[in-house]
Amino acid sequence: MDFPANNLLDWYDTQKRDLPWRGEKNPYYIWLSEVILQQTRVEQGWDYYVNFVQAFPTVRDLATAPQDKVLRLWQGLGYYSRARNLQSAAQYIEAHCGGIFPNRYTDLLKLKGVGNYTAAAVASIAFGEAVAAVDGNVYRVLSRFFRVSTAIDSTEGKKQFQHLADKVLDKNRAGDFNQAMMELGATVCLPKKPLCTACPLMSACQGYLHKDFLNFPNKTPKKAVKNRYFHVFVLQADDKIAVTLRQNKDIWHGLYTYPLQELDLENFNAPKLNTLETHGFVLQKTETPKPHLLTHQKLHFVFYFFAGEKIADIFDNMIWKEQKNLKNLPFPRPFLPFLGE
DNA sequence: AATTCGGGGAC
DNA sequence: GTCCCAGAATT
Repeated sequence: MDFPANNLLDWYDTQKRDLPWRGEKNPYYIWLSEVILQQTRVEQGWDYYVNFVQAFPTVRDLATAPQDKVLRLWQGLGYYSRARNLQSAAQYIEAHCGGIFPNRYTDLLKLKGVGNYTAAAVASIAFGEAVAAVDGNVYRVLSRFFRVSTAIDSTEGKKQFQHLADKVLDKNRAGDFNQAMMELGATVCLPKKPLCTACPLMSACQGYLHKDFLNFPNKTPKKAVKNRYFHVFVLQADDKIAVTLRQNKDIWHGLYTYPLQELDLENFNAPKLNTLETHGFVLQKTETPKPHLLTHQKLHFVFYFFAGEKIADIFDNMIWKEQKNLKNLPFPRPFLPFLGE
């Protein structure tokens, strides 16, 4: 399987969009455009690029500007650490590179906010270095063309697609080739409705020939958020509080929590507490607090408070700890203040 | 390996 | 609502 790089470049030469940074060779301007366009659509970044070039015509202008002026120009674009890293890198170039923009991939990588993609883009477009710039567009084009199923957000996938992109790269026109791949992904090889009949790679695209291009690219499946429901018992005897040690293979493993019982949704909303009530202790039920969000779990709680000297007698397997030693309970912080009551 | 950082457009 | 965008830094 060989990649028709010439078809792609011919298409790019005649069909490429006219963008503010097209044909630009100044590495500073290329870098500026690439950082602005990180996770950002061309239409959204367009005016920001124009404004930045006008406000800071040179690296030194950017390096010496007051930070709030930089951030103000960035306002509304999002990912604001990009703006801070941008100026930090400009100051680094002034202080440690004699004001000369780094001209190799490995040196560009040293700049804050410049990762694999941006270093490759600047090195290839401004200096003609033969390194493939792999962004979201390139993942899509390559995975469809070669029908590569490896997840693009996995460590293996990133390595594999970088190798593949470097292999198909036209080393005589590295900058144009990288831009052509991205241009194709942005205007033809679209995520939902690719315009295959207008694609210069159509006749050799494996995804098109197998009619399964929409199965690519592949991503690691993201786990669904699971709802879990707990009754939480705050048992207080004298100045001691009952806790239990969490077992492994679940949240808070190895940590102490209040005794709690996990229920399904139905029982969570209609609790049965006959056993506890017959012992004559006063039960105080809180309102259901706001759910606590973990990475892939949403935890719902109802808290019950008991107090009484003999309460320790009716519970087994509890560890009683001094109340003052319970500052590090692995519970949602908003609930901890109840401990002091 | 998983998470965070953002605003916006397409569907 | 979901997905994606010319990704990188942090944990």
